[in-house]
Amino acid sequence: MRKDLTKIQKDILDFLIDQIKGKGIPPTLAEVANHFGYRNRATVQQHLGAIEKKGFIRKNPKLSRGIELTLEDKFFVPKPVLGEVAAGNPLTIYPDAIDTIELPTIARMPKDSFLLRVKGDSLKDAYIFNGDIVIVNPNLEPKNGQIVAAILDDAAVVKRFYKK
Amino acid sequence: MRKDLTKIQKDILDFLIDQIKGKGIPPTLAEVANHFGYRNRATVQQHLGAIEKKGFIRKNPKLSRGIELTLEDKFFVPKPVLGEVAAGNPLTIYPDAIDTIELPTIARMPKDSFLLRVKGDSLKDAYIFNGDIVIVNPNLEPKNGQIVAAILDDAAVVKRFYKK
DNA sequence: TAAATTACCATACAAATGTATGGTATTTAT
DNA sequence: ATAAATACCATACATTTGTATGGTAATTTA
Repeated sequence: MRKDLTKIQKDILDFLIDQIKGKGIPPTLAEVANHFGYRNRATVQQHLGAIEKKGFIRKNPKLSRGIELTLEDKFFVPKPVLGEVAAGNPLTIYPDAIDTIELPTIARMPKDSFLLRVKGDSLKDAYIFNGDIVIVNPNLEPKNGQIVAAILDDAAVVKRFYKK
Repeated sequence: MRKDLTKIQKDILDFLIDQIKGKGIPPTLAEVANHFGYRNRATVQQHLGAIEKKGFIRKNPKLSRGIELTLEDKFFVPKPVLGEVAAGNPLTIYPDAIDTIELPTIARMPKDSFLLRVKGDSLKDAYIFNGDIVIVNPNLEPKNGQIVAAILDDAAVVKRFYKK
């Protein structure tokens, strides 16, 4: 039973995520305070305390910028479903999103990954069924036997990957 | 005419890269000093100064952990060439590297990227010629008109990417 | 051989940083 | 209606952090 964040706490967490994912390095209390117009670091200090208490971040004590994200199943982001993908023969990828769903975690949705809806059930032995949403993560080089999506021009297929 | 790093400077730079790329956040002077057993931050301070002078890093002054990497054409890493890729019809990807070349920059060679040697010259209008080495960066979602490598099972092709 | 670079040491200091403590006012639960 | 949580403020303080300065010894370069 997860405690929810208040609006302000959410805004601050968003800023933290923005800095950590975007700029690469977590902000200091002063930087957060400055961004939100607080005249005081202690205000941020307390917000971070609340956010940590609710389990969204972890603070590495005695470490400057020691804020870590704990986004396991706690954070939901809307992500566009880019198209449909066949588990056998190629299918079209649409120019615009055909759908949008709320997906848990930024952690498991790296920056460049995207979503496709599966058509057909030639991968049902791998528990991927017709209509399922697959997260395509181009950041990972496929290993033998892994299931990958190959995007070629405007078509896409999902298959097991085998190097010979 | 690039100045080379000394052994120790190289070790320190490696540590910086390791922390920044791996842990996500640049170390403080104290952390570097501690890692190398220096009893003093000033030692690190001077090494960083030298490394910066030689252009491998940039220091964001008045900012804790304000070390940025400047690995443009300054850093060379050996990378395996994984196979050959046709600019037209699919070609085989070999199980082991067919070659190894020294490639500049970690910056332009993200973690999961790999190399392929181009066969054929159907992309010569894009200045990609027979025998060229292409860096395949799966971290980037292709944009319309960009040249991409599509890896499907054990075959690969290089083409311009068009979403319809 | 003289000068520069390298590789460490030490001390000193201002600013940044995290944290503790206490206060006030408002909103939200019980 | 009372307690708890929220959302800010302020002051204070010990560390951390970056940086400046100066020193020594060994190595490299000119």
